[in-house]
Amino acid sequence: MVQIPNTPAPTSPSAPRSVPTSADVARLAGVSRATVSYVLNNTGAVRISEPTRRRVQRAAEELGYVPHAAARSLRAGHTRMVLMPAPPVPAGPLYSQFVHDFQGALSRLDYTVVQYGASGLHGDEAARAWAELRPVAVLVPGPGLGPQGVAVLKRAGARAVVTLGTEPVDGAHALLTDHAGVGRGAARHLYARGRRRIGVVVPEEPGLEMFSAPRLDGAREAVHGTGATVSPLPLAYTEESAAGLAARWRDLGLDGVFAYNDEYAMLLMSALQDEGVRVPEDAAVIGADDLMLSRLLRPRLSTVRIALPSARGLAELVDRAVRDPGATPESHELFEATVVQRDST
Amino acid sequence: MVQIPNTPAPTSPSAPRSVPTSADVARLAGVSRATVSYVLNNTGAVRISEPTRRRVQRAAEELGYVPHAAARSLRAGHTRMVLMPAPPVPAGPLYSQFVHDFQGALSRLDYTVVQYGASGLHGDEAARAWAELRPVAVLVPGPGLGPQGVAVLKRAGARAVVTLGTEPVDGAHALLTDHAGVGRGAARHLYARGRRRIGVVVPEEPGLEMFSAPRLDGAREAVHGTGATVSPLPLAYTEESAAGLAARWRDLGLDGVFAYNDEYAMLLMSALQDEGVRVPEDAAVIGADDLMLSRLLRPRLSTVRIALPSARGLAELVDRAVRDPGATPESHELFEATVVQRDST
DNA sequence: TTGAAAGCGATACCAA
DNA sequence: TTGGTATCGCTTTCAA
Repeated sequence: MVQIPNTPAPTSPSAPRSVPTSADVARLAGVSRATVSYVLNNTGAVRISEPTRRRVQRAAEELGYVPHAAARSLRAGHTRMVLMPAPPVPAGPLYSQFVHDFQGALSRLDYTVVQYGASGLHGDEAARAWAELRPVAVLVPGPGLGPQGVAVLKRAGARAVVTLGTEPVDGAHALLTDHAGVGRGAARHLYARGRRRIGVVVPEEPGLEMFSAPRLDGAREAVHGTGATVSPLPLAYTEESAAGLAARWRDLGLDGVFAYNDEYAMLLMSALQDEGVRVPEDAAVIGADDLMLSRLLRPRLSTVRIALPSARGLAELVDRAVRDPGATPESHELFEATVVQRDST
Repeated sequence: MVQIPNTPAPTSPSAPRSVPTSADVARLAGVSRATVSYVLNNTGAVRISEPTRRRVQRAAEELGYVPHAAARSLRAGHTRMVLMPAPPVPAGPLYSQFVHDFQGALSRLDYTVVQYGASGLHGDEAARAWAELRPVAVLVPGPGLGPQGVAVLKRAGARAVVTLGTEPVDGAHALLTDHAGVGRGAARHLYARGRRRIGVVVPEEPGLEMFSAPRLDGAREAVHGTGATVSPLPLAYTEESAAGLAARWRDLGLDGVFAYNDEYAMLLMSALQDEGVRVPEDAAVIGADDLMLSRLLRPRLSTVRIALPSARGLAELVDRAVRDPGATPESHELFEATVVQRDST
């Protein structure tokens, strides 16, 4: 039977022609697909004559040939993709910065970072969805990945699984975000400043519990056994909610507050001032994250600075884990939380 | 010659066994790969007996089988991936929110959004890198994609290319971010409030020119021919830089300033107040983005609110473009910029 | 220096 | 109802 080449019928110029493959390039250049591959990948072990090389390159150029990543990685049996599932809440400034730097650092190590946005999947189902992409490494923010999920990813060829959260997960490397330490530092500081009835703002926005709960716990822990009290203060990120809280302030009888982070602190401090509550005399306020705004507020906002290690170091950690997948999972403290005292406490 | 099945040598339990394939599942279940595919994809046209079905599912479960996305999409000839190149600067709050919502909306339409972080690539080289993934749609923030790049993506099978920027690109749908309109609105407002010598903050941070330049141009345009002046004010996002600018303030002889956005406005306003410059009497200040902080500052900060259309609508736009790739590219205003007057102007 | 061909993993057509 | 097999695009070994 005569093979009829799979040439698509000529189409109108506007209609998308079928995507050119290396076979098309080979045909146009009058060489084999192998030669095309050699030329375009600059294969060292094989020498291609200069004229042939040029013919291939011209043909590829002319067709607008772009290799097919899926085909390539299927053949290669591995990828250089580092997968980061997108977090369930819009990224804050600290996280945005972290992802940006981390991406840059991994790019320099020749990895491709991909943030994968699949809402609506949970637990192991999510892990399976990530595993389908066969990433060489996975960096998972927050909880939601259990030992099961880690196993799924590893079976699917992930050579490094790194979690970003308050506690390690079996089988995975861990970057530990010590939110409890943030709360502890804040409460300790308030205590040291003579405050004994401490409020802790707990955002009502869904998805933030993963941060706010350990911060609250840390604060509780810090004053445990001292006689000082810690009361959770639910607060939505709206002026109304803050005004409501400020209106109840004197009844609450609190003399210090850890406001979850600098943004909630700004919100609360503003409402307190409108209510005539003096900061820090009547209420000491401390935030967290050490954003620029904490330095700009009046009174200047005390805060808990969260110092992240260099993105480069973290990228190298991932790289090491990829190169030596057998190694025992490491745990690293990602945060260094230090209190920065300004005028609000 | 007898084919020896490619069974890997038994390895120690800790060493990662090779990734199970559908062939492995078939072998364990004692059926063909075709049957495995039918069962796991719930193929409607083919009926599989209940016992077989269960055997296959048990086998898949036992092996921890996860299909290989690359192989699948290679075979299928298309993907449901919407690619968003990560922006060159860390995302701000507005953009983070936008991406988050957009991702959710597209997920509900059964697309997978992927933010692709490849720093260091430029122009058409970047477009080629994106094209390798054969996304069904690409949403490119900022400039840097020319008609060439659009063509590359389309030839690689992208059925929709959408740019997010100040002006449309040939061949692509455009979501127009009218930063000039933001600057225009701000300057017009200052003019209407009687200000005639207007400063416009231009951040010194690299990567922000794509926003700051059109905002400045818009401001210039707004007062063109009125006799009022517009002066660019370079400012880094540091207290020192702001203090320096504030120290020179009286010499500059300005009576109003559009501070690029709310965050720079806060920085500048704080420095001006430290310097004894009264806002708004001596200098009217207006920001942009209408962040929460603009309502919390004292004096309350006037700002230019940037209203984005619903993420759902945008997702549907992408979906439509995918379904009808032949359609003429549409241009949509992404912004609706409105001045919100508060106490700082 | 170049080409032929096997094979990566999954799917869908055609037969049985 | 199930199995054999061609195919997607690419890389690489082996032969020529």
